[in-house]
Amino acid sequence: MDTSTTSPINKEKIQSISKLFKVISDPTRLSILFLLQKEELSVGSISLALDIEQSAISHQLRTLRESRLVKARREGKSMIYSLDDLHVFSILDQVLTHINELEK
Amino acid sequence: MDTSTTSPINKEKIQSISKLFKVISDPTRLSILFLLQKEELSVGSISLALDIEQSAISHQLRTLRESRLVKARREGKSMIYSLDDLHVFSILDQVLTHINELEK
DNA sequence: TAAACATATGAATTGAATTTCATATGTAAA
DNA sequence: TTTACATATGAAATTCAATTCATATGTTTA
Repeated sequence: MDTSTTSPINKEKIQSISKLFKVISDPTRLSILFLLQKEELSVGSISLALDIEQSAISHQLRTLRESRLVKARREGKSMIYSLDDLHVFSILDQVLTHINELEK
Repeated sequence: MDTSTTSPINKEKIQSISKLFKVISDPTRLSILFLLQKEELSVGSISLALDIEQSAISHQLRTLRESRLVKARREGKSMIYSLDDLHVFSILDQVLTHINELEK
């Protein structure tokens, strides 16, 4: 239990953690992740659902892909995105719990 | 189980999550949190330990205080900072696990 | 194979967050 | 009660990330 936080934290670990949190701290990227939790979606559908420009979505999807949080496959003219990392949601789940407690 | 993420996510929730992640995504703030996990420390000691300017540390401590992640008390000329939210570490712990798994 | 559609991408723009610098505030000691 | 010490703070400078804009790339259909 608690093996990770008791071991000394070095700079590389800090950087990795920081990197992951940065990725999931942007509202647009978070929204995309929550959308994809329900179903896989094309870039256009995401853009439409969130009312954010196609280009902005595409840029953010790239970031999410590079962090291996989502993956893509082509389907005709469209690119279909889906979650590639379900573990993130156990983290998001904890954060939601955390936030709910703060709000009490 | 999984009560939070299955319920629909609204914009305010996204904002709250985003906000918390932003706070704990900065390397300096993360380092401070990990330092304080071991022991409470004065501003000067933190500055020394991390080799970051006193003023920068002070600014970041303010951010952490405003998010109620740390608290402070005066002791003579010094301000002693300590963790105010242990829940964050269960999140950090999960992220470390997550990162370790990605590295495999 | 030209036109239409969907997505990706590079560069410019905009906006926000972090650090630095100078200095103010608060406490203790000489 | 002046000086030294510890921290906080506002503003400027710097750095970094997100969005927009224009256009390129890739795929399908007429």
